[in-house]
Amino acid sequence: MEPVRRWLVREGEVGYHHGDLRAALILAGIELIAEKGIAGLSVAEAARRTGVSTAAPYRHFANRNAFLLAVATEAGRIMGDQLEAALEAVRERSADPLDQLEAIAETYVRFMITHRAGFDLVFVRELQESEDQALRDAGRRVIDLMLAPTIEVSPDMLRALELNEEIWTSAHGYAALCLTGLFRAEDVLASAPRAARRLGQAASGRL
Amino acid sequence: MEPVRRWLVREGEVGYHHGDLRAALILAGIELIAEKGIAGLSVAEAARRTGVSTAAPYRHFANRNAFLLAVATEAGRIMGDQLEAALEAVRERSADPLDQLEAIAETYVRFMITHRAGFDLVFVRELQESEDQALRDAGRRVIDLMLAPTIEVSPDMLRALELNEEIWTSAHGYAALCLTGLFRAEDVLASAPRAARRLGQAASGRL
DNA sequence: GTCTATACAGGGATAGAC
DNA sequence: GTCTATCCCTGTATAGAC
Repeated sequence: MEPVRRWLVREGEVGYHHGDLRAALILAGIELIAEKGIAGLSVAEAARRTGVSTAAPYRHFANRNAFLLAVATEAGRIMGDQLEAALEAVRERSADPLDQLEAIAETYVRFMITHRAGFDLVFVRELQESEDQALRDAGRRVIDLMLAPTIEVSPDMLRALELNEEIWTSAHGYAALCLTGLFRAEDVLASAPRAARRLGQAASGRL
Repeated sequence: MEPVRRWLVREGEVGYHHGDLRAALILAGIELIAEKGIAGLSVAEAARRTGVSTAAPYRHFANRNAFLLAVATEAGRIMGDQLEAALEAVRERSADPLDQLEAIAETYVRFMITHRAGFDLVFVRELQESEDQALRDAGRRVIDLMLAPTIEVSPDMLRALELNEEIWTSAHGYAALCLTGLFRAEDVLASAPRAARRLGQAASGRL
């Protein structure tokens, strides 16, 4: 299994394809979404950026939806990796679960600003009935990672689930409104963690 | 100034146009967004639904962006009306500002679920430099309506502004993730107001 | 597996007739 | 102001050559 390498396609242009077009296309798809949003994902454009013809992707994906599925799955894995890393880092310097809530919010907002997508990609509407196991697993892992610190904050499981949703939705809202231009990225990266901490405090009874 | 009336276009189809094509197109545009989201707004499709040719709209709007601007402005006005009505209704039965926060969240979430858009339409990215006064006014009014109860909750103006953002973003997040299929509408209509109340309590020092 | 070529659909936008 | 007709672009998807 050789790694994906960049190679020269034409003067000044760079493609990714080196024996694993499928993976290269998925990377291009993630970049595409980061630039134009989920609706802007296009099989043809991903092919162009990878340096192959617009027909080539259809050897690897049955249609646009299958491509979207693969991109969403990869995005979910990346999100999981980043959350895991952030949680690990914060646990090294603090035992306070509220610090973990902050880290989750910050990591999620940063992911969404970087990729112009978040849960809305991992749980895309178009794929809701797809029953794809890899995507389900990636989504599940993200949920579980986020849930752990909220259980520490609130021993009551039902309340912990509520807190978890409060934090997701808050972070998602900050990031989404930042993407529409209502907030600046630097502001949101401070506000969202603060809101997460406050929600955690409210759930723990501490103020 | 005659009101917009529906009229028969073809067997089983209905258009809106009666001397005010502009207004009729805007209504069609709002419906279109409610069905397909902001990216799905199409001048041609709005024309078709209004029962006119695809060229007709261009007598009233210079291009798609100008059309989007008009639709966003109208959506902002409707949102303002609904918030105003909801706040008025809740003030009749309660003096507690936390009840107003709940009402705001519920009204906003209901608006977004109904119209598949909210702040992301009123403050659309594509229109951020448009400097259009009518749109700015509509957006401003919505912000002001939402801000009033938060000032009651927190006398500290800076804290009130923070609370305001916390509530917008929370409600927006719940609604947005509901639209992607992660939550059910009925759940979100309960969770978002609850989160708004908790954020208000945290800001007021009450728990 | 990847190419070229092609069919087909849709939207944005304009020209010129009425 | 609205029509018909048209152009151009972009995307999805397939057929058949290599």
